[in-house]
Amino acid sequence: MSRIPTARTADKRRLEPKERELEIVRGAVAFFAEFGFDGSTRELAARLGITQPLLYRYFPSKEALLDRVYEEVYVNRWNKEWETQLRDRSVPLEDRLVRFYQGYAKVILNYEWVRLFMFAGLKGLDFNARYLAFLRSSAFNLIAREIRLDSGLPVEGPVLNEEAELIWGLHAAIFYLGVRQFIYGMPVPDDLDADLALRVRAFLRGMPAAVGDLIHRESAGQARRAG
Amino acid sequence: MSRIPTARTADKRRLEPKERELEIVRGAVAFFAEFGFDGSTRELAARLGITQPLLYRYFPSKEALLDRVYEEVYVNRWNKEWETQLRDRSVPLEDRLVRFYQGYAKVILNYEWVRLFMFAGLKGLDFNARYLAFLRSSAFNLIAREIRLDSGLPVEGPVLNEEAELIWGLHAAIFYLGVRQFIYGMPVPDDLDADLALRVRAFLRGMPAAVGDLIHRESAGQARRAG
DNA sequence: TAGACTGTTTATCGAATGATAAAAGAGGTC
DNA sequence: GACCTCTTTTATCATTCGATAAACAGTCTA
Repeated sequence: MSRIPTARTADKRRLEPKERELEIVRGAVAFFAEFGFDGSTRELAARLGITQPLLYRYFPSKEALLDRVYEEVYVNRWNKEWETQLRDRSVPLEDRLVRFYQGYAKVILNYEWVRLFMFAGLKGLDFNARYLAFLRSSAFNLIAREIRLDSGLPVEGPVLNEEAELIWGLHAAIFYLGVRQFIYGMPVPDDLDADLALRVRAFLRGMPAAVGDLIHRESAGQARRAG
Repeated sequence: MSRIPTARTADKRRLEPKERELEIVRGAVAFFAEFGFDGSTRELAARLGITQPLLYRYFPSKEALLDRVYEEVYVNRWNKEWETQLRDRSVPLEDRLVRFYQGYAKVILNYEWVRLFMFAGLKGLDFNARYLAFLRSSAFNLIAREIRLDSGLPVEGPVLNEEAELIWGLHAAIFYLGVRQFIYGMPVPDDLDADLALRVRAFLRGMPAAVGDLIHRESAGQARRAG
C-alpha cells in the first residue's frame, strides 16, 4: 500500500494547529447542534477521529469551545445591506420584504442555527433576548415605518407595540419553519421562496388594515377623551 | 415546639402512596421543564425534600417518570368543544377564531407546556410531529374550510398546502409568544386576549385575499393549459 | 541521524450519574 | 408495649463526565 503524504486521506494525524482547530470547531458546531450542550466531549472527539484530551489542547474547557461554536454560527451573519434594501422606496414594499426574508431565511433556516438557538434559550443564556432585541431595533421598527408609509397611515409617533408584535408574528411564522424542520423533524414546503412570498403577501394585506383600525380607534378615543 | 400532626407542615414523611406519587409527578413536571431531561434525579429529589432512591420506589426508571410527566402535561388537553365552536356559523368567523385561540392559548402558553414540548423535539422524540399532525387534521383543515366559506371562496376541493401553511403561520406566531416568554425569557404583551384578537383580525384580513389570488391563478392556469 | 520541538495518545483522577440492596423508622393492631 | 407492615433513608455500585499529567510519535533542523 503506497501512501501519498500530501493527499487528504482519512488518517490525518498531526495537522497544522490552525487546521486542526478549524476541524474541531466545525465538528463541534454539528455535534452540539445535534446533542445540545450536554453532548460529551468524548463522543465529539470520537466523531472527529481524535482523542478526547486533544480537545483540551485547543480549548481550555468545554465552555470555551461552546463559546467558539456560538461565535462561528451567529457572529457577523447580519447583512447590513438588508436595511438599505428595506428602505429602498423605488422598489415596491412587498418585493422588498420578500427579498429581505428570502435572504434572511437563507441565513437562519439551517440545522445548526435553529437548534443551537433553541438550546441556548433553554439553557437560560441571555443570548436569545439580546439577539432579538437587536432584530427588533434594526428590522422590525424599520419595517413598521415602511408599512405605515406604504399604506398611507400617519408616520409620526413611535412604532406601536402592536405593530411590532404583528411583524414579530410574521418573523415567528418563518422561523417556525426551521423549528418544524430541524427540531420537530417535520416536512416543510419544498419551495421556500414561494412560501415566503405567499406569507409576506398575506401579511401585507392584513397587517396595515388592522394597524389602521388601531390608530383610528386610538385617535378617536383621544378625541373623545379630549372633547 | 408543639406539633399538630394533622396539619400540612413542611415535614411530611410517610405519605399515602397516591399522595406521594402525585407530589413526585408534579415536582418532576416543574423540574424537568426547567432543566430538561438531563436534570438529575438527585436534584429532583432534593427539591421534593425526599431522597433519590425513593423515586425508584414509585417509578422503575427515570424514563418511566418522564413518560408520566408527558402524560401529565399533554394528555387530554384538547377540548373537543373547540371544534364545535369553530363550526358554529351563527357566530362571526373572527369571533370564533379569537375565542378558539384564547382558549387554546390558555392551555399551551405556560412554562411547562412550552419548554417540555421543545425539549422533546430537540431530543428527537416523535411526540411533536404526532401532536402537530393531529392539530393540522383536527383544527387547521377545519379553519381553512370555514375561512373559504366566510370569504366566498369555492369550498370544493381539498385544502391547499398553502392554506394550511398560512394557518400554521398564525399558530406559530401565537406559540412563539410562549417561546419568547418561557424559553428566551423575554416580555410579551400583557393583555394576551387583546393581542390574540389583533393577530386574528390581521390574519383574517390578509389570508383569504392571498388564498383567493392563489385559487384564481390556479384555475386560470388550468384554463390556459386546457384551452 | 541525533535531537529538539510539538502535535497526539494513553492513563488516570475526582465528581456526578442512574440504579440497587439493605437498614431504619413511622404508624397501626392486638 | 411487642409486633407487623410499608414508607423512607443510608450505603453503595458501575458508568460516565470534564479535566490533567505523562508518555508517545511525527516532522524538521543541525
